[in-house]
Amino acid sequence: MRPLNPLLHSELRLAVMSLLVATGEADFVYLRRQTGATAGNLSVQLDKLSKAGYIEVTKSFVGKRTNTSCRLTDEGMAAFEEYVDAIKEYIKVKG
Amino acid sequence: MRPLNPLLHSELRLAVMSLLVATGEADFVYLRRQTGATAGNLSVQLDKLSKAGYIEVTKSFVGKRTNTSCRLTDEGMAAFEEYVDAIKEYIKVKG
DNA sequence: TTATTTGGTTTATATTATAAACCGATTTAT
DNA sequence: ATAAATCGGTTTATAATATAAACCAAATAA
Repeated sequence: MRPLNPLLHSELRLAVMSLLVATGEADFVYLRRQTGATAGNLSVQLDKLSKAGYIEVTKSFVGKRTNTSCRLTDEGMAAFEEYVDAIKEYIKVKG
Repeated sequence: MRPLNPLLHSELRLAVMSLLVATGEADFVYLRRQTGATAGNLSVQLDKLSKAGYIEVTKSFVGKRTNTSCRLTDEGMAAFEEYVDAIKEYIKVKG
């Protein structure tokens, strides 16, 4: 049984990646609402994904307010796909 | 997004459950070999699954040696199935 | 003006996973 | 027979992780 990438085998980080796979890009507030996570937790986990190179975080202004936007990188997409393949083995879903 | 049962969202425990779903019953040594886990880690995780009622652990003798056998319970099977359904949502596999 | 809310980050705490150390019994080697 | 190695585990210490609480600066509402 292949190991499960520990960076992705985390409920919140996996949820974020899943959302980003669907949308390509999403901002902090959207991710917070969809996941129901606390801001602190989300902030920490986005940082980890960012440091791993799985997402790219861009800070800007939207009107007068700061906006934190996250984009899935190619590396992130590849890691996600690999994780999906690996966990299928555990849950017995065919390739 | 549904929460992922934290008892099953653990690489080693999920591997054990996966093996037990396939075999119905398996002993400590077999689980250790298939998962590659250390004995200590496996022992701890089996205990958690057992306390949750997901598996039933039976100790006996096989020849002169002690043998620890694990059987999946109905509750364990149901929990596993629920976990599988939930994580499919994250990895975008159809029900 | 002074709350209150928004959009976050930092830091402290609780949980978890994991391996190291250990144990009694058994087998093997001398 | 006895010492050494192996087997089948358990207990316990440690490292890593997840999570929320506390905090902050800027914007908006009262």
